[in-house]
Amino acid sequence: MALKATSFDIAQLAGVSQPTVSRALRGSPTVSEQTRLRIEAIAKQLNYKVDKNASSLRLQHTRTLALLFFEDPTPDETGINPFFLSMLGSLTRTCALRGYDLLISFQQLSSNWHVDYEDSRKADGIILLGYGDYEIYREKLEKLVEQGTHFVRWGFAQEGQPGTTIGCDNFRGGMDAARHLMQHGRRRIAFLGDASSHYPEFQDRYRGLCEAQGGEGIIADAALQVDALNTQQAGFEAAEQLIARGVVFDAVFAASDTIAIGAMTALRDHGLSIPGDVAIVGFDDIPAAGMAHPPLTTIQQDYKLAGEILVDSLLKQIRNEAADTAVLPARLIVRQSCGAH
Amino acid sequence: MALKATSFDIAQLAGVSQPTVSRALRGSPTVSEQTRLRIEAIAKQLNYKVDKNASSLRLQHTRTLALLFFEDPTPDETGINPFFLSMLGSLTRTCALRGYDLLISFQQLSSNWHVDYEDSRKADGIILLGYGDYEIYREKLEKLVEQGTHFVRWGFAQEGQPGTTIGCDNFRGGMDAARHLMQHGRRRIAFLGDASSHYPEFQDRYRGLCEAQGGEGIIADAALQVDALNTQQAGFEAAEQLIARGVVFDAVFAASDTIAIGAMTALRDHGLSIPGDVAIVGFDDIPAAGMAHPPLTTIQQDYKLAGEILVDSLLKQIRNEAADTAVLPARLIVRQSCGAH
DNA sequence: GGCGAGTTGGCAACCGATTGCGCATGGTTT
DNA sequence: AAACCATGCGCAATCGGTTGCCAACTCGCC
Repeated sequence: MALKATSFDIAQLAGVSQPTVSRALRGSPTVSEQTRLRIEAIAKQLNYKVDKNASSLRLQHTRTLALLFFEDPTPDETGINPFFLSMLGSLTRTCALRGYDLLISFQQLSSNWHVDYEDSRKADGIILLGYGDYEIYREKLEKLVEQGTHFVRWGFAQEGQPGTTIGCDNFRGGMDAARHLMQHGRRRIAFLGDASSHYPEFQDRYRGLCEAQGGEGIIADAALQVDALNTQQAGFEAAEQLIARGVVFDAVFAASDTIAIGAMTALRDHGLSIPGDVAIVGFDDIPAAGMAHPPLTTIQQDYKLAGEILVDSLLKQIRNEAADTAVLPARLIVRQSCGAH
Repeated sequence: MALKATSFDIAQLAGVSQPTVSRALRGSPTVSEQTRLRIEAIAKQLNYKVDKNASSLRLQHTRTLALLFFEDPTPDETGINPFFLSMLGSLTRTCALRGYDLLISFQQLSSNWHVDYEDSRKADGIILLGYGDYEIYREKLEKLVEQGTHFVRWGFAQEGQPGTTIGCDNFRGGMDAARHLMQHGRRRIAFLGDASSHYPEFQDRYRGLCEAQGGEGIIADAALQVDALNTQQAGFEAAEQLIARGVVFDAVFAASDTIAIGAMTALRDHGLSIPGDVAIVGFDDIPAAGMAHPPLTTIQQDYKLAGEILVDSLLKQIRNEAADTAVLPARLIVRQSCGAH
């Protein structure tokens, strides 16, 4: 392998000094067009690329962002939450558009990721993605702001929270789902998903459901709520548990599409028709939702927009502009599992 | 924000020279344990992290790997191939275990990714992941080896191919699928998936199917093969097209689980029962396969092993050891969609 | 022909960590 | 007491690109 070309090599060939090469390549107006063209030609011929390490060292920024992905409940690799994966696509695309690279890391909540990226100057900022008990990492978040690290978080927004957070309106989404089901005559709506503080997003969705039911004079029945982590398997088991309880229900609002799809399997296994016997609404609008059997009515989170806002918000912070916590709207997507058609 | 601490700050506080700090922190034996301990304590207190840019510049390596992901057929973000996503999880995990970071980039085949990572010294090596017509990027692959770039590719292996490739035994996987279906009495096996050179992996799976059928004296019927890209939508449409052709078939071998799941929806829409009327076998064993309705029998690619081998093979090359092209076994996972139960 | 304004590009410092070389210091050996 | 060695650490160069400052050179105009 030939040694990589440096700006010195180019300088020599072009008969100019090395700094001139640097200036020419970054388009400084103090270099005449003629020499710039000559230098560019030689650079291309030598397959020269600026050494990002040297450049970053001098410039004190790297033009890369770090994405920290963490999911606690499934320590094995059964799979990453499909919604986050969609987000990942949007994130990488937006980064590329803005001229940034993306460094990815999967983490357990327990590890000490909080100091490892911006501090070592591998990234200019950090994007935090993952469900999880807020209290567990509140301390780390606080340390991040204390150190002046630039970061944004995807998740539920909460008063007095350290840093800036972008999230979707889970509460309203939950309300919309419930209202839709009630409009189609369902009165006994079960909720599948962890309603404890472990998944604050799920909790908000559940609160939305309860609120909407309250508006119709229905009091939420605790027997209709079953905890479930965010996997198909958990959805399957939660539905089985719900059936085993022997409670009457004519609809299921699942905290996520993943849970919904798992639950549908269980419901059918028990001879319940969808949406005939049980109407179902999910949350997220993951790609599989539209192809489920029947196609799943769901609350859509706009991951495309979310990815853009996350990146842009982080970039703002890096430029030392203020970046506000924002709540994105959630949108009801009516398909067939809810019985509206 | 406080300025980041440098090794000079530590040196001053510890009353030693800056190089001594560097030596102490990387465990050089020429520093006495006593001073090392003192330096480490101060470093921790100052929240000091080695500047990776400076370090990489000096060391001429970055301890990060770049993952180049490319999928041509779906330029929109309908979603990344789930199998690759599983792989992504395995890849990041393995990288973390080996002490490497992972830089991710999604690319169109058309872009000139081939020079942008190792040359700019942002990564020590490149992992190429993606289906795609081999000929399109053969030229780029050749340029990579010519430049001495370290890289591994996931995909089908082929004679005289530039660089090292890790892939799964698609041909044998196809044979296994076909044999299993035939053992359960199916004679008219349709194939859903592009059999042209655009997806060489799919082509191999199809060849395996034909070979196995030939062993039983069955001649492959071209009317039983329908092209499909690797999406659920494509699988859905391919199945519809197959039905529209009016040919007789009692089984479907889908080139991927994604296609299989889409096809199942279409088959059911037409009143065909699975596996009663039509048995189905997929390929990949993506997470959704086990939760499909009915659970999908499929050929499993061991993404966990694949990720490890890809990373380790790349790391070998980086250490200037020889890394061989390897073919991983594929394994039949029997569930219910094939009618074996 | 001389002077000022405007270009063009070189010099040297710098980003922060790493490492070969060599100098002290203190203790051991004959 | 002289010679010797090991230990512990500092000096200075280096990785490659960036940029403030200043020098040289060009051109036009009086």
